[in-house]
Amino acid sequence: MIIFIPPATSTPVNIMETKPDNMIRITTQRQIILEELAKVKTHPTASELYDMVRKRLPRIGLGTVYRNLELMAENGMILKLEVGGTQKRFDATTDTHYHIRCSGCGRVDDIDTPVMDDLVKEAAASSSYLVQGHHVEFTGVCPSCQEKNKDVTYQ
Amino acid sequence: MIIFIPPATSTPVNIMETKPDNMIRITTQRQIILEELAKVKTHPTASELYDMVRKRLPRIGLGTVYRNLELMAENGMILKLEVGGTQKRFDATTDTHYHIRCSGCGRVDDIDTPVMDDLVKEAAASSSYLVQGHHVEFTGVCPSCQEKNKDVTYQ
DNA sequence: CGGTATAAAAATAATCATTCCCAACATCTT
DNA sequence: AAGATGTTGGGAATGATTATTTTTATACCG
Ligand SMILES: [Mn+2]
Ligand SMILES: [Mn+2]
Ligand SMILES: [Zn+2]
Ligand SMILES: [Zn+2]
Repeated sequence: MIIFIPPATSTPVNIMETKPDNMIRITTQRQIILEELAKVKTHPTASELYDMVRKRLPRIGLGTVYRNLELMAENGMILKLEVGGTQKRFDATTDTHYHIRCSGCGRVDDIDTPVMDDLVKEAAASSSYLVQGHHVEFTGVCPSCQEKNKDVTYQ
Repeated sequence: MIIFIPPATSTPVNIMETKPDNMIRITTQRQIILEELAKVKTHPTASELYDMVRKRLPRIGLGTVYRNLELMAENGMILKLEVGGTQKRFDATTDTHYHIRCSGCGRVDDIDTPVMDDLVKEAAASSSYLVQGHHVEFTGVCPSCQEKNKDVTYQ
């Protein structure tokens, strides 16, 4: 069973070239990558997702995971989080929301403070950029890392 | 001439072990890396900085640049920006401020909207993390990339 | 349906940023 | 001055990501 979904045209789009036929095919691999990503709230990295997906598709390649995460992010199906740390992370929740990253272990969680959409307008007013979006990243110490380091005082 | 500067104790600090003698030595290399970084507002990457520094210190190694940028960031002398894109960027301005990254060329500029310090309190209230800080990153298209792509419509 | 064109996957190689390692050199301590 | 300690340069190693090539799956058309 193959489903097509229309592209959620994000970033730059040349109006003259917008073909009506650029749809993404939902292959087994894409389906399962998406399902596994949607299952968790942990914002996994590509290789974490690879491990999750391999339990259901043992023969999938890491390159396939990378390629499709990239593709799905371009199509607005998922979010590619370019947060601190060495690896990119992915998020099946595409509504704008903010994140916090643990400075101890790198774990990333959602922060449920209200989104400030008018920040973009403010930024646009104060710069010569064409402002497209924004995101807020908090840093802190996750509960588990606090527990591990009771002797350490954070300031 | 060697100058010592005291460490701007940032992140985790064990009060019991805070030695009074952990100072960073300002070697020629460190001095020049810092000077070159302070000269620009472009938030250069390590290798861009390497190229700048090499004009004054032709024999310096790329590893030295990485090592010292890391060290100076740990000591709060500079900022290590973990923004989107493939490379880390550095900033001699250590006061909290926000940035915008061009989705076309990766360039990073300052955004001069007021810093919202109370965001950290809000985040702390709504999560079990010990919240330490925050930063806001806007994305957009820089003037030069707008010029280059007049035919493209951004939305 | 069968045959061909096209898209995607798997396997593997290549690239890029960053870190690690170590021998040589510099600075500090006494 | 001599030993201890810190720093550098150069190069190798690592880790994440991307590119390339071959194979497999799906679509398209008669
Ligand atoms: Mn999220
Ligand atoms: Mn800045
Ligand atoms: Zn943690
Ligand atoms: Zn640009």
